Amino acid sequence: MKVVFLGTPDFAIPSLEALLEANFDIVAVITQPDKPQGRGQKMHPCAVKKYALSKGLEVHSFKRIRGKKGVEFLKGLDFDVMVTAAFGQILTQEILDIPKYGCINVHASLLPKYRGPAPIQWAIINGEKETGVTTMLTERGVDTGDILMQVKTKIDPDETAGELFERLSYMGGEVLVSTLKGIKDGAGTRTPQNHDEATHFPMLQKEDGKIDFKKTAMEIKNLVRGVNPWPGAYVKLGEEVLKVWKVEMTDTKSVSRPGTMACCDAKQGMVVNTADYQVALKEIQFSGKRRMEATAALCGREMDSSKGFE
RNA sequence: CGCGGGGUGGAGCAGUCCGGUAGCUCGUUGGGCUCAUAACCCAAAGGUCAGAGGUUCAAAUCCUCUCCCCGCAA
Repeated sequence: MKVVFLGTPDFAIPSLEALLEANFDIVAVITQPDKPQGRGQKMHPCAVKKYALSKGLEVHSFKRIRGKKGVEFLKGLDFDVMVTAAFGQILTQEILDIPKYGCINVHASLLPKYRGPAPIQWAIINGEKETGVTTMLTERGVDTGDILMQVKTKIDPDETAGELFERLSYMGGEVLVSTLKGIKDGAGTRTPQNHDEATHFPMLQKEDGKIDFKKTAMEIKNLVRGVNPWPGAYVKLGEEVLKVWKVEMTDTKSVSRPGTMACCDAKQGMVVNTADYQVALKEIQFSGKRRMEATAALCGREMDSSKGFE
């Protein structure tokens, strides 16, 4: 089967890798264009582009694949099926009609739940116990197409978005290969989504990482897990931004206003009052510093524990 | 040339502006106190001050270059 692969970030790499290992014929890989990023603002190719080039694949980037250039390029290719995994651009019907078997999308949630660009993070933020990977037939709506295959997995109570991200990316590769094999053999099934049960969540913004201590300890813990590693949870201490990488719930009831510190020293670390139980900030990061245990961070720092977080 | 912070015993920091005995909190080890302790008291060990060159009687500190880490921004 001749495949055109569209994907951009890390998440898509295991899918591409799985296709290669299963001996699918990758006719072309399409990614988002290079962008200036990182310290120094140098131009960097996206993760998929780097990987694909290292495998000697043909890579093309289009600012708008649905533009004239992109469409003509696709029409000029000889291929059977198009695969997208976290590509980052929306396809038009004109494009979807090009491949014989249509376009297959790998999505990291149990559709119709968690449609949108950040399903993994939001599932954790919302405290879901399980999630999964879905392959679907792409149609014009975002994440609304018929479901081809779906695999579930449990979310560990301490798992971060980054960790789950990695697990699901590999699951995605496996499911994708199975799905394509099913299509090839004519054995695949397709099930329309129940749109009444659909939920949709937006892209994460920087501000989504701000901890609101007026929430419960559990909600705060889920947020910290869900935005790790990006955009990262943070609190404000006066003007200073303090990133928070790991928190633990305690079984001590909050005794004071949410956001105030119950203690803050090198022995006990940093414990903060919330709406219900106190949470311990275990791993934190001051601006310009690296992330470290809260107890270590407090060794060399005089902190006024009467000051609270916003 | 995007903006900025940083590298000092095992950990986290002060000291650098204004050169002159290596300092603080925590940890570690030994001892003491205690019914007992992760608590308290006493003591000890542990540092090529990121690296190279330069200035100087003398450099963690001043000058030059290199390496590494991180925040913002994306």
